[in-house]
Amino acid sequence: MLIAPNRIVKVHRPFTTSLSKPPSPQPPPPELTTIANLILSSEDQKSLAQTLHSLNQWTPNLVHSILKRLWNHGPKALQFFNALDCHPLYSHSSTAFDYAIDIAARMRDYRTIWALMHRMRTQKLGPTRKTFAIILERYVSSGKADKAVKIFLSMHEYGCQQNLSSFNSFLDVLCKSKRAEMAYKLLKIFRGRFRADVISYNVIANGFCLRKQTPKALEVLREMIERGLEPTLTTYNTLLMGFFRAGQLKEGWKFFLQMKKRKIDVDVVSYTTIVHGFGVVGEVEKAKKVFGEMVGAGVLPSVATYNAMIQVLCKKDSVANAIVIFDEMLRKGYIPNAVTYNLVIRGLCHAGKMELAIDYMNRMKDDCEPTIQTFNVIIRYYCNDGEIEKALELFKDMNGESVLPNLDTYNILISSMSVRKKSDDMLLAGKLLIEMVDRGYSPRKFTLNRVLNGLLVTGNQELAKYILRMQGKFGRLPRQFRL
DNA sequence: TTAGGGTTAG
Repeated sequence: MLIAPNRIVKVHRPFTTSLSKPPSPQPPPPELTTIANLILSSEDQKSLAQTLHSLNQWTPNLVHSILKRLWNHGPKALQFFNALDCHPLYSHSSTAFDYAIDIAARMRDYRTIWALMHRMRTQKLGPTRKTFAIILERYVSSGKADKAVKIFLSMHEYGCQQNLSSFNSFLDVLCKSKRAEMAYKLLKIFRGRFRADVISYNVIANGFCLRKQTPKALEVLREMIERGLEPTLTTYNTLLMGFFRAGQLKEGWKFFLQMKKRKIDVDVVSYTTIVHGFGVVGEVEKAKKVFGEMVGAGVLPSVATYNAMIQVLCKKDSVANAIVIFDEMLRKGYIPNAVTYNLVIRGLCHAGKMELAIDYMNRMKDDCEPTIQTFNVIIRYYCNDGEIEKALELFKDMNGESVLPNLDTYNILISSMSVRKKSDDMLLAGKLLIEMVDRGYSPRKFTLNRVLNGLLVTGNQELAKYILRMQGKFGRLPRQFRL
């Protein structure tokens, strides 16, 4: 049986008072979906440009929303951007350029990135520090950290002067991509030039904590003190997280007690860190105890604290108890966010309660838009349960939603379509593969291999050949399929 | 978009 949205019974939440609930998020303006679908269905650049030019109500905000909506369809997003670039009345904002550059960078289309940067410059819109933050992040996350350093150091040649914040945000990008050592070296070289501050050091300490290198993080802490910089609450919370992350629960707890003893005003972030830290390693009772004690200590939990507790219960206790906490937060007037719903939905899927998970996805729409993770979780569990039809139905429904499928969505579906080695399944897997390439995603070698093999085994030589001919779109093919 | 807490399977 297929899931039809109108068959789903909506569960009403208990005890929600209208007093505590702000108005529901505004649904997107109808023209946004209409225009986005118009763009998605347009055949060629020329007719798209004509259609868009005939509309005159372009505002920067509408353009930003459409670029966001087309986020997971990079080629269409860029087509749209280019078609509007020669509009007689509208001209792109600096932010629209940043979006376009981010989209091109995500597709690793380096030529387009630099062409857009050049156009920004001729139109005197930048590139700005934000533009550089975007491309530096993309270079680092695609493994080109050395190139990123060169770009950072040459920013001024593009008319954009580096400052302390751009330096700090670059260090942060390196640290978040597990390049703490490299960031620390850069800090040592350039701390004089940029006047490194407490944020610079906090970023590096966090980088080592992410790599579970608490001794290095403590070394950074010592160094900042030696240099006359006063650690902040963020510094301590960073180290606290570092201990728990590295599995040093005793040290973490001792550190927390030290913080209190030294009259540091521990805050909701400190408590959330501990609740999560104890919980995810299975110390559910300790997590609950801290969660219960914080109010008495004068610190109110936030939505993030509830999320930590809900995650812990889903993972190490039961989804039923997680829902008790979920209901408690509603009763107290908190508005769950997408993270909250995704946690509960994942927990329900994991417990095999798929229908209830769908109910929660529908309830979610009162508070926030479902995210790509919402769809991917449900699609994944449907696939795992062998309910491929239901997964495909939800995948189809995504066309009318706020978010388009991403690389994960395609990987999940294609790999489960390839399990049975049935001809119809393989044809669909092949079509999905072509669609994902059209949308700017490069399939992994493994996925490509699997689909091509499956097509050949099931006698679908024609589609296999077609896919082989697309190779230019996503680079080198595995050896056995090379033409 | 200058730092700290909450989503992700294998």
